[in-house]
Amino acid sequence: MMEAGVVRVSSNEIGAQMGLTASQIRQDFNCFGGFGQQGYGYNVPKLRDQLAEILGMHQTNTAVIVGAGHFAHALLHNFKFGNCGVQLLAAFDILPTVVGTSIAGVPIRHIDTLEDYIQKHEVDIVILTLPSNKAEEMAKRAANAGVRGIWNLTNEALPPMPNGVLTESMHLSDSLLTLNYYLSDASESENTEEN
Amino acid sequence: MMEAGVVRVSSNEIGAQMGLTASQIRQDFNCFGGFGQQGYGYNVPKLRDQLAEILGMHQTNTAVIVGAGHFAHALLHNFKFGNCGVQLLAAFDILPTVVGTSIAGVPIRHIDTLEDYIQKHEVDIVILTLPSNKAEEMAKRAANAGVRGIWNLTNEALPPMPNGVLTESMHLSDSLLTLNYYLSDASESENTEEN
DNA sequence: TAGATTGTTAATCGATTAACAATC
DNA sequence: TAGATTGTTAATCGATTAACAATC
Repeated sequence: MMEAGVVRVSSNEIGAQMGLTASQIRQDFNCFGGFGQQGYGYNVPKLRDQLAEILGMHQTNTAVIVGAGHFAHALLHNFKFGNCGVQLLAAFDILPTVVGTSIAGVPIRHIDTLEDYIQKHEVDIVILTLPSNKAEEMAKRAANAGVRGIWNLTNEALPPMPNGVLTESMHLSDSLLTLNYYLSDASESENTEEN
Repeated sequence: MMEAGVVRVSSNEIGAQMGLTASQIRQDFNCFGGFGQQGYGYNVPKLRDQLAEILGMHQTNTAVIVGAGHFAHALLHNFKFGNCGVQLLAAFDILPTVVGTSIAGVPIRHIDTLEDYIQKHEVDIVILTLPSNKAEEMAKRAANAGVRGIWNLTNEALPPMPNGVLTESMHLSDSLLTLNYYLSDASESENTEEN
């Protein structure tokens, strides 16, 4: 909306755009504070700024990526880490042919140096883009080395991590299976809403 | 569990592994039918098979991918479409340098031929891995050409599609921001009761 | 049979929606 | 002031948890 130059919006309009009720918009915002003004609605730039603050888009967490394969390439070339409050420092891999090279300006280091690097640079987040069967092992190594969070992009579920390290997983297969389910006969008796 | 050779499991054990109550496991399964046996629990291979059936892992939906960039490379090289009940037929792009080549055996065609291809091959699903600002346009073109579902992997939200075409979106930025939020101060006061 | 564990109903809890007074 | 729309409380709804009879 900001890009479109919209300055003012009501909970009703936001709800309509998102497929939610106006009540829900107001209730949810008010979990974090009163961002609006009676009789007016919400000021778009101000609202965006406050939400950005809550989501931590302004802070900077440092991150490294483990597994410098195709997925890592895709992220390093296209994903706007800066917009998510994340600064990407380095990538790690085991292949001698890629170690020492760089992707989109990010250097690739050998996986054996992971722990040292995490400690020396106080890395906050480890991003997992490696083969699923190595995900748990690497997550634990990173957690023990002192990261605060793990962004798991493999299709493997991770067990709880030591030291209260947080895990956020994103399973492509879950998402595709969800679509598949709604396209299948199995869901036919359900309603016809889409998200 | 199947890979580990486990044959029998109780709702209690499943719940413990997933961080849910046994009640929830049983309630949820029973939305789709009674898969267990009193006094025994659930037979792992049988349960897996029944869940696979419900999720449509056995059927085959055809799919094409729009945007043959790094993300498409990552998917075509590593993602097990077959395990999700999806058969990937082709990729589409606008760059003359990639049109006519192929990735992991999947041919890349020119985006102008998208509608024709969808109709001729009765494509079920379109996968969007293109720049965000083109996502909506391409989604609509695909929907109008007759696909049944759209798997949106861009960071752009899609409006409701024509013809009741379903949309399943996967936003990497949402996921990373979620992690960021839990790592930030903003979530620190979360569990504290106040006024 | 005795023990275990489901399927299912009832109780509890939390989240969404509706309503409206406050107020810009 | 009059109209609009929030913040917030109360009502409703749905989802989770607890309990237990059925039964393997």
